[in-house]
Order: sequence, then C-alpha cells, then structure tokens
Amino acid sequence: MPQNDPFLDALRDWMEAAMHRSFHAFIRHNRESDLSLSQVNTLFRLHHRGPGSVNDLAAHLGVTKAAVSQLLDPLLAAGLVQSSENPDDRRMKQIALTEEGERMVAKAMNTRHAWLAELAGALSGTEKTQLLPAIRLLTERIHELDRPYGHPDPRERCQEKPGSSKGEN
Amino acid sequence: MPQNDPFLDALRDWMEAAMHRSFHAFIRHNRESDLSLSQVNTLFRLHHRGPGSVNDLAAHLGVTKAAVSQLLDPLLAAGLVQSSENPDDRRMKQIALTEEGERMVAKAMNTRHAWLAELAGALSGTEKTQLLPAIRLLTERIHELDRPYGHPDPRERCQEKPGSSKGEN
DNA sequence: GCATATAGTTAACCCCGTTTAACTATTAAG
DNA sequence: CTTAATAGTTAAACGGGGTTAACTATATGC
Repeated sequence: MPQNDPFLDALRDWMEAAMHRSFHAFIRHNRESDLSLSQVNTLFRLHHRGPGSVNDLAAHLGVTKAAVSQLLDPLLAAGLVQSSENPDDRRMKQIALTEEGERMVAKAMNTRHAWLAELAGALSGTEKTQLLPAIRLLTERIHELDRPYGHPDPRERCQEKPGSSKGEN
Repeated sequence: MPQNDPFLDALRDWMEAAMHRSFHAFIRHNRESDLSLSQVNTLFRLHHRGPGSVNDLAAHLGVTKAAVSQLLDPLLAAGLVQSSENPDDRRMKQIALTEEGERMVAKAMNTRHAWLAELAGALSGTEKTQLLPAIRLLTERIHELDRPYGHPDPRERCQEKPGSSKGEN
C-alpha cells in the first residue's frame, strides 16, 4: 500500500467524487446520442491526440481494425470526421476531426462538466481566487506527464509510429 | 454561453485532462474484468449511495428492472453483492455491497486513479503542501452539492422514495 | 376475502458492436 | 518482376446486454 501520502489520498477523494459525477453525466449523454461508446471514444481520442490511422485508433480502443473501419462509417457520413490518404504511404488513411466533430466533442465535454458550474456557484469569489492558481498548476503538471521533455503540443504527434503511445503496462 | 468565468474555464480544463486519463484506464480495466459496464456502474452506485432496491438501481442505470435482475445474478454468485428482503415491504430486496464487493470497487478506483501517483510524483513537497487545502476544499464542496442541508452521510439515504435522486434534468 | 397495484424473476427474442475471414491495394524485399 | 508484408474494407457469424411479456409474491383498498 504505497498511498500513505495524505496529498495522494486527497487527490483520490477529489477525483473519485468528480469522476462519479462526470461519468454518470457522460453515460447518460452517450445513451441519448446515437453514437456508441467506441465512437465517442474515437472522437475524444482524435481531439486529444490529433489525427491518426485506423490502426492507431484500433490499438487505442483495444479492438480490431475491422471494428474501427465499421464504426468510422457513420462518423464519416455524419461529417464528424474526415479521411485523407497519407501521401507517404498510400495504404494508410489519416482520420481527423472536422469542425463539426470538434463541436460535438465540445458539447460532450460541456455535458460531462455541467456540474462544475454548480460547484463554482458554491464557491465565493475569494475562494475562487485562491483556488485558481492551484487548479492551473495541476492542469499544467498533468499535461507535462504526456510530454516531460518539453514538446509544444501533443496534437503535433500525429505521425508517430505506433507502439510508443501506451503508458500503462 | 455563461462560461466567461476564468475559474470555471480552469476547472473544465483540469477536469477534462483528468477525465481523459481516468476514463481510459477505467475502460481498459472494465474490459479486462468479466463485468459489464452496467454491472460496474451498479457496484459504484452501491458504494456511493449505499444499499438500494432493484427498482432504484434500474432507475439509476436507466434500464428496466428485468435487466438489473439479470445483471445482478453474476454479482450475487460472485459474492460481490448480497440481497436481503426489506422487512417493511417483503416484496422489495435490499441490494448491498459485500466486503468483497467493496474490495472490488476499491481496486477499480485504484486502477482509475493510478495516474494520480504519477502526478503527485511530479509535484514538489512544497507544492503539495500548498495544493492540499485547495483540493480538500473542492472535495468538501462537491459533497455539499449532494446534501446542502447538512446531511451527515449520503449512505444513510438508502430507503428514500425513488424520483428524488436525479439532479441533472 | 377479493381485486388491483407493485417488486422482482424468468425466458424468448432482438439489436448492435465485435470478431473472423476473405478480399483489395500499396509498399518493401529479394 | 515476384513474393511477402501491411493498411484498410467488406460480409457473415457471434455474443452479450437489453427489452418485452408472462409469471410469482407481497401489499393495499374496497
């Protein structure tokens, strides 16, 4: 049990409470949309990591290429993603979010985080002022976990070879 | 667009980054376990809100009683939940987490939040000391959203009538 | 006591996301 | 040029979670 760290405990408590709210909202939102969980996951992946090949997406989702190919069809038809061929290797496709897709992701995020407005409403102006730098520091450090060497933006890393994107076991 | 609040924006950024990590870990963990998403959801619901009837769980999940009854069977067989009849109304059953179920939930949480240890490791002792009260304040206020009238613990509210547990539209 | 309503279970069926397997197209190796 | 390997697509089959509907058991109202 390596969590005798009171800071880590506090972080866990916070995240568990937050996740519980966001997760529930997410599930409901997902149910109401006509997209599968994998499809929404794909949209978010594209948003967070930038364009990628079908293979990349399949590896990330933990499903076969065939599954991705099929779940992509409705997304393409709906104009949420677009597909272009990689000029370096014309077998590959570059799957990318469209403007519409970005809007969809933003909407999903808003739904997930609607309760944050409630939380903010329960805080006084003074408290918010005190909390703001703390939250910004945490956010900054989270992003540094992805690129501890000083990469400018993870969205740039869309062409990297597969196999280097799995942090956990 | 009521989010011209820089505090709310910061909160959203933080939560989105955090959710992205926790969510992905959760999906993978869920895939590896032999439980469905609804089953895991049920376990977490029982953990967060305490025991409840089949009807309660069905309402929370947004599925029929029949579905809950069926998804409960393997959980009962695995000893993750236990079922006892309500003495006030012997038609009802009280579904509750067992010790084993609590352990399972704890394990799922640890998986979800494994990256938090990474984050904590990226912070200096001084930073952690500064952040700790901020995180605790946020956590406290989250919990107050559930019970703004001073309820001691949401786990007590296991016998409430259905229909009052939906905060968001 | 009898009728109606509610809690939960069971079984048959259905939907849909995934896998498997066969196929095309492109690249790389010899 | 030929062969092997890789990216992606397509169609058929599978599997599992969900709904519907019929059923049992308990509670409530008359």
